Amino acid sequence: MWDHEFRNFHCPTDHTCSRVSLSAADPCSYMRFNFTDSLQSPIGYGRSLEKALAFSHSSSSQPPFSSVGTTPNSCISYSSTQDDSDKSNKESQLKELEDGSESCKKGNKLPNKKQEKKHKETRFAFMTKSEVDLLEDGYRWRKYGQKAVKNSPYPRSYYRCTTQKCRVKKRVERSFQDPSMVITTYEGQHKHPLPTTVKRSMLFPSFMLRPSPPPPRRRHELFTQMPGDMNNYQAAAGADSLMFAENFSPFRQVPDNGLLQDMVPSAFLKHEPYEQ
DNA sequence: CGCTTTTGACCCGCGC
DNA sequence: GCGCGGGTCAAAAGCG
Repeated sequence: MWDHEFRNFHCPTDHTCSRVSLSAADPCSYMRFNFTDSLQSPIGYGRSLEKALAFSHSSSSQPPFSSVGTTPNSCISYSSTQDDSDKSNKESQLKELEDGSESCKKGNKLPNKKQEKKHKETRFAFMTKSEVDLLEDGYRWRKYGQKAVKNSPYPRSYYRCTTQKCRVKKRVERSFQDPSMVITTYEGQHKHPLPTTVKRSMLFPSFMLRPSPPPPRRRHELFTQMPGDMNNYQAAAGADSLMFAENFSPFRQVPDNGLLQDMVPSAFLKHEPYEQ
């Protein structure tokens, strides 16, 4: 039901080493994070699994990096269920990831158009406790579709960034397990500045920064967490859950740098999507 | 009038 | 091949 796109790795014995998030959608791409810096600030992007793993191994720690995809230490994570079939799915997916970097090098034989279509953009998903579905993130979105979600009474809405030539998309749906939670999935990265008409006061988490916040017109509680099975999440979370809720916001706060960084997962502020 | 939203149709990938 | 589900298109309607 929930197709999370990243598998996260970290070294369990060395919390200072970097962590990589590998995209399942695009096996050639990954994001790299400082472990201590959470997922708020990717420190690099890449297009090769070997390179990603090389980065993640840069602290040369043992034992080898382990998947932390189902821990709450990430807003970006793997799927909600952890049954055996799912596990084997993940194993085969990991295999695909490994194969993927190879196939990316080789390139496939699809015609360009199909190739384009097949290539998925980097995705970033998170949950937010909110009364409204569409969170103000500073960008302008146009709705282009809505679909009923299987096994959920809540529809999924599809939005596209209205900026010309920007192909960033956004999916918004309400969790049927917890209807107060809104699941937002961004796909792609903005390569343009925020629309200048956007007022800081309109933007979603800005009230969080004020010393004495007036009640926002639209109330969003900044409570992001791993999408997926909440019980699983909480079980895995243990004492870390609070830290996750507080620190693992996908929104980055850079007070002296204006609007955008307040609002948008930093992954989307990267103007050059991948390092070569 | 221009932009956005709605919504049914269509396309595509995947599993059986 | 067929059915299903997810994602997108595009015409019509709505709105300021």
